[in-house]
Amino acid sequence: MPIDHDATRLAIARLAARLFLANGVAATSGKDIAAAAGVSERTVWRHFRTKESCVEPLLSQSALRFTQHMLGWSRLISIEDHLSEVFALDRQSESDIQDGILIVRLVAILPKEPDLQATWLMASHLGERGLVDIIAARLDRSPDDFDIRLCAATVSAAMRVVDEDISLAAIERGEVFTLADVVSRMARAIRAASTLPFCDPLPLRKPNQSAPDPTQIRP
Amino acid sequence: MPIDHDATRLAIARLAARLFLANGVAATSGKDIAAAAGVSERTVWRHFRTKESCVEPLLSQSALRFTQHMLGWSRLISIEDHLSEVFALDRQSESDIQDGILIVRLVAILPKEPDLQATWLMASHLGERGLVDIIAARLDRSPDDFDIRLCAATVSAAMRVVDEDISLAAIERGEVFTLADVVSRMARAIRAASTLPFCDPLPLRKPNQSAPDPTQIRP
DNA sequence: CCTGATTTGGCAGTTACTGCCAAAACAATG
DNA sequence: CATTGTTTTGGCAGTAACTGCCAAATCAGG
Repeated sequence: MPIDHDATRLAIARLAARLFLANGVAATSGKDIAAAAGVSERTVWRHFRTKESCVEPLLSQSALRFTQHMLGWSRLISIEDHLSEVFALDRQSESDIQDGILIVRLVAILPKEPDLQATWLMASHLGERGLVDIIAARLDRSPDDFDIRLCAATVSAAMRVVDEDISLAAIERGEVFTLADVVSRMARAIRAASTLPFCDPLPLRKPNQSAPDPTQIRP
Repeated sequence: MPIDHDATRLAIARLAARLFLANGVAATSGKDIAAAAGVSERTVWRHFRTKESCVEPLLSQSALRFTQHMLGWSRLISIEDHLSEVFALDRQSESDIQDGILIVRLVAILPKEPDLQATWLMASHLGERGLVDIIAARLDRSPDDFDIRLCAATVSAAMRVVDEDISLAAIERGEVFTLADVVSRMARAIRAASTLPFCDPLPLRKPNQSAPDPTQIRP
């Protein structure tokens, strides 16, 4: 049976990421990762199918934390305000910040490490699945609804591109981004990518109360 | 040196797909694929990094054919008209149709074969890279432009979701789609997902001739 | 401390994949 | 056709990735 004790997985992922960054993916063996994490090789393979996927919990973490935060997204607040509030520096733990740096550095080497690309896309895809539920809840529609899944996919893709763009600019060209920069680019991309109007404040409605539905996809 | 004699790769991909569909991914070995394709196991590993990626040329084929066709997309024609014309049944070769069926069946088993998911996402990502150039060319902008890459990513994600949706409906629930259905859903999704107005006829412009630019992302 | 359930390690075994070299296939040239 | 050079392939040995199995360890609750 697949085990996913999240804490262990994340701990291994952090170590694996450091090894990948230091020595490259090819030069890092499963044995190395196991040794660095202080567990047996056997347990590494119990938690991960391939050595590249060892960093997956780390890569999906930003997306998952994002969806976590979005669950508490009040319907009265726009996405810009919510993002600013949630990503405020004083709300980030030290480990969150360290993880963020690791993620950015990993994303920046994707072009040179095509083996990690698949893991990165899988992580993004995981975030997409989480987004489906959030958007569905915010618009009072079913997560099975095609339009909802479409919107989640486009928004998720947009966030991926922003991540890639910012990471490359920061690592390769040494550009510096303030938190406000990042939030603003995120919000802008999400707005541009969203095929349904879920970014702006929505009226609070009781379940049975019907109102003109603004959530039809534009024809 | 990596070899990518496309014809061989595609031939292997077709055989691998049939084996995956018939026996499942886990029960199909590299040796099986090699035997079915009539080549040595060694050459299989020369063309593909993993056994799952053996089907990648097949999966990316629809996207790549799409981009091929889009290169000839006249600026005077809307996307609906172009898609209808390009996907007309009488323009598809027999092998195109067979490949299409294989692809649909593969996509339909993605939920049961998570190992193929990464390959599917990589194929979609390849299509995204192709779309960047097409959209850039159509809007007279650089492929490096962030807005262009964003648009390509959202459109590509939309096409992926449509593919997944149609494939599952067709295989699991036996729904039947006419070509017009598929084209209409594609065009609709692309329009909804596009963050830049590249779907409608654009004025033909000489390179140096400037005109009010409709391609700024909405703020 | 005992007991049952879950997690881990060790190790043998299988499968996926690589390096290396020689054979085969093909292309251009005399 | 013989030639040379180039590219693609196969065979095989070797390594690294990964699985199955069982026993040891860890842990939770009584």
